[in-house]
Amino acid sequence: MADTRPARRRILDTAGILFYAEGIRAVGIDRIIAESAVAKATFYHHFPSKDDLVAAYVQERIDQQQVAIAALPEREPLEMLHLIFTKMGEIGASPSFRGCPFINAAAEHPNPAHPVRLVIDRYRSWFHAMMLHYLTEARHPDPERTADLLMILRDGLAVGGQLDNPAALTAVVDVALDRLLVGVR
Amino acid sequence: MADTRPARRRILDTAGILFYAEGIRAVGIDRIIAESAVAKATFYHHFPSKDDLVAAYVQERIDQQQVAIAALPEREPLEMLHLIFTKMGEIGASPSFRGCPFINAAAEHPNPAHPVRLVIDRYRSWFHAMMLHYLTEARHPDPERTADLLMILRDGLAVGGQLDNPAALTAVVDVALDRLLVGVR
DNA sequence: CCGACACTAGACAGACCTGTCTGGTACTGT
DNA sequence: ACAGTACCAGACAGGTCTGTCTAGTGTCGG
Repeated sequence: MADTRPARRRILDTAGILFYAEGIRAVGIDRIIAESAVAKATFYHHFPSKDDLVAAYVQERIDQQQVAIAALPEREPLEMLHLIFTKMGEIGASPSFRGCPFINAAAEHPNPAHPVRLVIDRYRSWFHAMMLHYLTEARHPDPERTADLLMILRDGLAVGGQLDNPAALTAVVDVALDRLLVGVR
Repeated sequence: MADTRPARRRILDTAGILFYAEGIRAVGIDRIIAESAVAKATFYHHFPSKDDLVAAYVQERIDQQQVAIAALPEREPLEMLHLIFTKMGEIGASPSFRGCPFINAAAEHPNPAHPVRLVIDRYRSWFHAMMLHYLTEARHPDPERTADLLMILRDGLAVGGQLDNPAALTAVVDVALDRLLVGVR
């Protein structure tokens, strides 16, 4: 019955669930320690401060998303964009969805120079570059500005999935993408 | 030199600044009391709990936005949409912009049944209805879905203004709107 | 067999949190 | 003149927060 995952893994798993579901400031270290069945000294051995854990939590979500995207089947560039955004719509419509973890984390960390914000910045640069890559490969006539628009679509889908009727979102993902890619296809 | 604004007004003004700039959980009652130069009993007389203050804060932001939109000059429906979104782009690019207060507040209140979330829901319904209204007036061929898209644009602009280079946003607002309104104009 | 290392259990400090309560002042309308 | 109301000052309670510290256990490579 003993949990055999190493302590650091248990901490990150617990933090991943609690931070996402309840918010970062709302979840105290004591609770993470209790629910991951770890000694306090062990926790502070792996993460010298709560901020370090938060940064690791955000980074892990980034890794997961990058792995998921790398696992998509290889298709034509425009098809890839459709795959990515359709997937996003599905995730946004799933019942466990509580918004984009990066947008939510940023809302709790207003200082743009905070380590957590820097991690988020890197993620956003990566995502934007990916959009630009597919658009350029597809010989889109206006790849830079269109990449900006797809970034807006990404954020809008994430927020809408959290605050509006998520089912309605999946219905408009394709339309949104087609209209923003106007002229191509 | 005495501050002549009534206590409730001072509290709301202080809370408006601090909650928006630093986050809701990050700002304690004691600090709001100190900075608005109010006695603790007075505070709890006007706002029985912090949640009540938070709800009033969000509601006040809504009121301000609705007043600002009502103050726009009257134009053709499509022109109105351009006015609204251009204004949003400008606000998002201003240096004091720290993201959409509603999206940020929602990130700190994950429970959709929380009073603050209900206030936000009302705001979003109002905004969506306004989009639908202008689209219908403009005889857009697909007003419902397009209103959903404009909601996505709204959220995407707000998040982008907070997390990306805000100047870049103003440059794409018009393009975004034109592409999402495809077919009209 | 031993030293290094990851880990456990939990007390403790000091700050900060929300909310209550007491007691007193000043202005306002009647 | 008097009641009501709005306000001020600040102590207090009880909880939670992050982070430190002591002291001991189990395991594993060499």
